[in-house]
Amino acid sequence: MMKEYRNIGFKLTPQRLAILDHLQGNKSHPTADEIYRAISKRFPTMSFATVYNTLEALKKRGMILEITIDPDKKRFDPDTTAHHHIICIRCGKVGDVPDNQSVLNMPKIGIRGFKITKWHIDFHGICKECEGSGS
Amino acid sequence: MMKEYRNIGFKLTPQRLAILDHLQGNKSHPTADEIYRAISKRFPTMSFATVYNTLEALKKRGMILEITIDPDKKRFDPDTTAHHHIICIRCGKVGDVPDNQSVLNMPKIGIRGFKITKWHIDFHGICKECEGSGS
DNA sequence: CTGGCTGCAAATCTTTTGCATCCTG
DNA sequence: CAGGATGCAAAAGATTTGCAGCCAG
Repeated sequence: MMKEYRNIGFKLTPQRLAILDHLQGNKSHPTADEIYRAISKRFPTMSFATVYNTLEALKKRGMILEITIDPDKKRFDPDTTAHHHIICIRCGKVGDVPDNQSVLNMPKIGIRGFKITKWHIDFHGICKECEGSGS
Repeated sequence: MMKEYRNIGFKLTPQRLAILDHLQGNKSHPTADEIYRAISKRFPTMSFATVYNTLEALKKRGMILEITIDPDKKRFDPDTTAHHHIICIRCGKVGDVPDNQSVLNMPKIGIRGFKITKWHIDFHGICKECEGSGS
C-alpha cells in the first residue's frame, strides 16, 4: 500500500502519512482547514501549505476527489469509487449517495458539443437531524 | 416585468437594472467579478458590494441560481428552469445541459435519511474548441 | 546526494461587512 | 419620508506562493 504511493512518484513523509491516515475511510468530506486542524492536534508543526500541497498531489494522481457541492469551500473525498453527494440545506452536512441503478443513461458523447468524461450529481435536501429539530 | 420585481420587495435602482439587463438571457454563467467588470465599463460607480448584494437578493427570491460546478468561484445563472451543467476540464467554460428525458428517476425521499428537495448534475468533459486544438 | 517536500509568512483572490449617504416607492 | 440600497474601504476567509532548509528514496 505504501508501495503504491511510492510507485507513482509520491514521497511518503510523516506529514503525508498523517494526512493519508486521517483521510482513510473518512466519510465527512472534510475541507483543507478541517484536515489541518484535526492533524495539528497531534502534529503541531503541520502547515497549511503542506495540507494543500498534499491534497493537490493526491488529487492530481486520482487518489482523492475534490467535490464542488459546497459553494463556500473545497471539500475532499478519499472515496474515488462512483458515487454522488447530498448536502443538507440547513446544516451543510454532506453525505454519500451510491451510484447503484446507475441512474443515468447518458450518452458519453455529444452533449452540446462536449465529449463527456464523467458526471456527478449534487442532491440537496434536509437531513434527519435537521428535519427532526424544527426550522 | 419590472412590476414583478417590485411586487416581491425588490427595489429597482439603476445599478440593479444594469445587473438585470446584463444577466437577461446570459448563458455564460458569469462570476460576480465578471458581472462587475462588464457593467463598470458603462457604469463606473458600480461597486462589488452592490453586485454581491444584488446577486444575493436575486438568489434569495429565486430569480437566479448559484451554481457550484466551478470549485474556484461562485457562478450565477439567470436560467432557473430545470437543467444541468457541463464544464470543460481544459478551459473551464460552462455549458447548459437540458433536463429533457428527465434523466433521473430518483425517489424524492429516503436517500441516506435525507428528504431530497432537488438535484443538479455536473458533467465534466472537453468542449469542441479544446478538443480541436490538441492538448 | 538530489529533487521533491516542509514550514513560515506574505501575497492573492474571492466574498463579506460597517457605515455614512442616497434614493426608490 | 423611511427603509432599503449604494459605494467605499477595510475585514475576513480560503487558497496559493516564494524561499531557505530538510529528508525520503
